[in-house]
Order: sequence, then structure tokens, then C-alpha cells
Amino acid sequence: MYNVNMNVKHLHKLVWMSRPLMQAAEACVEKGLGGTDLTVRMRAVLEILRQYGDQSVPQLAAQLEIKRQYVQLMVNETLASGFTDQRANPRHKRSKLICLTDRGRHIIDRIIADELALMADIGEGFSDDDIAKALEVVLTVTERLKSVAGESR
Amino acid sequence: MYNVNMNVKHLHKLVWMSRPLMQAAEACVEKGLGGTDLTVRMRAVLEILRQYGDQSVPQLAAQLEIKRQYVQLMVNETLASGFTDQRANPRHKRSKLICLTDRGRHIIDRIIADELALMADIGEGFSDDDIAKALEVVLTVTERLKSVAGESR
DNA sequence: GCTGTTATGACATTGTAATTGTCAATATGA
DNA sequence: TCATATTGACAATTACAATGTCATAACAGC
Repeated sequence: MYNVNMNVKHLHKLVWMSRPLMQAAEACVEKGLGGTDLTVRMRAVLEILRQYGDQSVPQLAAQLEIKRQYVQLMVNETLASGFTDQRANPRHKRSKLICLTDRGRHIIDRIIADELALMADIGEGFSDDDIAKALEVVLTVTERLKSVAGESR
Repeated sequence: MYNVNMNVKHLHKLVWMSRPLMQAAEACVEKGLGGTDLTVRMRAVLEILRQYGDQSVPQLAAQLEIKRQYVQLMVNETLASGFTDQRANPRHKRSKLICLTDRGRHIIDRIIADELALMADIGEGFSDDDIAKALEVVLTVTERLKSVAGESR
């Protein structure tokens, strides 16, 4: 029998707070996107490209853990809006690499900067250590939950 | 100009981890529900009833922060499956209170117990203080993000 | 009690995110 | 060269949730 202590209940609550947190976060992001032609899902593509460099659609799909067919839609939107462009892929002739245009890079840089500025406000009152530890908990818990859910499928 | 330090980047990452965390959590919950006739959304109704007692559909909707029409569907499913029942509402004759049946209470108790047991494994290696602090960060950040997103609408 | 307003349940419609399935074209690798 | 895998394109489907509407019924002020 497990000793169901406070620790465990806190963790349970933390995990269940992930949905409200996500919703609040996405609402904020959406608000920050107001005025630009970007959508939240286009933003996700630009962010990955910004952080990890040019990639093919299937590679993006793996990063985002979303099916490639849907990522293709997202990417097509960014292409149509001129935030990204295609260039030759040395590793696969048919699957072009998606890269940020100057416009795309400019806008995603600005958006991320705005978001970080917001985070500076949001984190008010917590120490660097608090935040670092909280992140570590969240990352670890996510990994462990993934492996639990993934088992024996 | 903001000083974009590690703290802020960690917080940004933490916030963006909320989606993967949620997906992993829901996948685990779904797995835990295997074998029962419960769905994830029915589970949500039972959990609120278990924690906060009998409530009307509009009250549940407020708790879950979901529109009452959709909660009505969720509740109807729990009624149809015999996990909940209706009883007279002293405060409103038409809007019955939804309450757990013995079967409903038994199953949600078991599911929560299983989840807490899983949390005991998942939290391995973190101190009570780490978890408590992480929860505090998540709760606070969620509240603050909500208020930011809610402003001037 | 009468009456206007609100709350509720029921149902239909719509929107959006994302998955799944399929197909043809093309690349890749043995 | 040829079998297999990958890719992009597109259609269909599922799931979640919001939104709209309506009739009924409850409530509150008078």
C-alpha cells in the first residue's frame, strides 16, 4: 500500500493543472499575436525553425509530435504568408527544407521577445531556483508519464 | 529593456511544456480508464462531484470552466452509465443536483487512488518541497496568465 | 397572484484541431 | 534496376467545445 502523502496529492494536482495552464498560455499567445497575420499554429512552426534551424516537414512533425499531414497544413500557411520559404534539401530531393524568411525571422524574434518580457512579469516573486526546479519537475514528470502511457501499446 | 536571464527562459519553457504534459497526463488517465466504461470527460465530472459534492450542471460548468451545454452532455453520459444520479435541488426546482451513485463513487475513488499511486512513482527523486514549490509556481503562473489574457476584452 | 426576467435542459449548428486513410509521384538503397 | 519507403496533396473522419435557439419552468418584484 502506498503512503498517500501531501507530496503525492500535490503532484496529482500539478499534473491536472496542465490543461488550465495550457489554455491560459495559449490565450496569452493568441493575444500577443493580435495585429500580426500569424496564428498560434503558424507560430509553433516558426519557433521550431528559429530554435533548431531549417527542417523538412516530416522533421518538424517529429519535433512537434503532430502528424506530418497536419504539419504540412501549418507549414503551407506559413509559406503562403511569406514567413517561410523552401530551399533544396541535400538529404532528400523531393522534401524541401523549410526556412525562415527575413520577415518570418523578424516577426518570430519579436514575438518570442515579447513573450519573454511577459514571463519576466509572470515570474515575479519566484527565485531562479524555484523556477529552475519547477521546470525540472515538469520535464521529468512529462517524460515519465509519456513512458507510462507508451508502455505495452 | 528587460534583462532576459535564465529564469525567464526557463519559465517560458515551463509554460510551453504544459501541452506535452497535458497530453501525456491524459494518455495515462485514458490508459487507467481502460476496462471501465468511463471516458476522460466523464471522469472529470465524477472527480468534481467527489471533491466538491453534489452540484447542478451549471455549477459544474463553472467549476470546469466549460460551457454548460457541453457539460450537460458529459453529465448525461454519466447518468446514462449509472455513475451519477439526480436528486432534488433545494435552491432550484428544475435544475436537479447531480450526485454520485454508489457505483460512481466506488469507481472514481478507485481511479483516483490508482492515479495517486502512479504519482508516487512519478515523483520519485523529488522532495516534498520541490513538488510543493513546483505546484505553487504552476498555480501562480496560471492565475497570472489568465488575468493577462483576460484583460481588456 | 401576476408578470417580466432569468435559468435550465434539449437540441442543432458550426468551428477548429488533429487524426486517419489514400493516392500518385518520387527518392532511396540494396 | 527494382522493391520499398518517403513525401506531398487531398479527402474523410473524429473529437472537443463553442454558439445559437427554443420551449419550459422557476424565480423575484410588485
